[in-house]
Amino acid sequence: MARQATGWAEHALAALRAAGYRSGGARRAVVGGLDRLECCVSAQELHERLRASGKRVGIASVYRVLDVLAGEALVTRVDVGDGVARYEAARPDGEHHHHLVCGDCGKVEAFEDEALERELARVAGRLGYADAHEVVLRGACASCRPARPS
Amino acid sequence: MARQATGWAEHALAALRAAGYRSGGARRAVVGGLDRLECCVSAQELHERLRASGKRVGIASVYRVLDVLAGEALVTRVDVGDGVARYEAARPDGEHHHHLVCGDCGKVEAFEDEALERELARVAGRLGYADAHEVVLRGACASCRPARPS
DNA sequence: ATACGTGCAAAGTATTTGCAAACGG
DNA sequence: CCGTTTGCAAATACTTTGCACGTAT
Repeated sequence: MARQATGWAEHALAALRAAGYRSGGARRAVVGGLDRLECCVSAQELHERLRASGKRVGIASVYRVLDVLAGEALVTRVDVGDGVARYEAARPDGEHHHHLVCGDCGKVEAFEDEALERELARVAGRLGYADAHEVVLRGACASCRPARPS
Repeated sequence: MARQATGWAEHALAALRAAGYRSGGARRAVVGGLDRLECCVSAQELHERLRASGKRVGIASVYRVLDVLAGEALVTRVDVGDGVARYEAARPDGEHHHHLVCGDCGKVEAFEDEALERELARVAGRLGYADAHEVVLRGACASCRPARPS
């Protein structure tokens, strides 16, 4: 429940520096923008938010920074099946969630389930694919559910 | 283990006809192509395969047919995070699998796990998102594993 | 015969890359 | 100062759409 507000940005910038990257304005802006978000955003959405906040960041830099962050495992790439890549901060603490996608309105929500995590860890171990995992559940969100009887 | 070879194509074509669709050459080619595959393919890959088989199918038709099939839930759209949509036949029997993606070479493999399915069903029920689910495990595949110690 | 299906080419998006200028260490 | 980072614009990749023609029913 306790979500630390500002820890990740510092962590990410420090990790980038440790990996030999320099810290320019775009990098700081992207990391800061991600840190402020609860769940995943697309590169374009993030770009719009940054411009709206007054940051003069190029869309290409957003893509490049996200790519670097993904390479360092500082962000998680989330693909919910609509053809756009989304990213979210990979917070160092145990916080780990998956996504619910509404088939009607496309809304993306997050959920956590400890037992599911255990099961995934078991399967990953069994198969030797231990790096990461991603689960997407599809259905109708609370808003769309009543209006979807047929 | 027993994978019926030809059941799905007939089933899919019948379902399309029942839904009021006609049966043109491209549709038959795409359905036949999917039926011959074990796991997911992208629209482009499928198109190449069809051309290689001598079928003169337009890429647009492959996309259109896949869209119709997805709309009728006759294929499953699989998104492994590389930005290309992949599709695979949704076989009517209980056969249901998920995907392993190699972070090095990008290879996609399939796996099944009954206990994981039970867990997913439980979580889906708990959250009310019962339509479908998709799991992607990431790691290094058998070929890339030994060569990835650093 | 008539509307749906198809192929081609053009258009539309999301993402990547080339390059010169700005900037961090 | 030198090499990385950045912004812009052009290029690329995948997917969708417009339109005339073919074809199933």
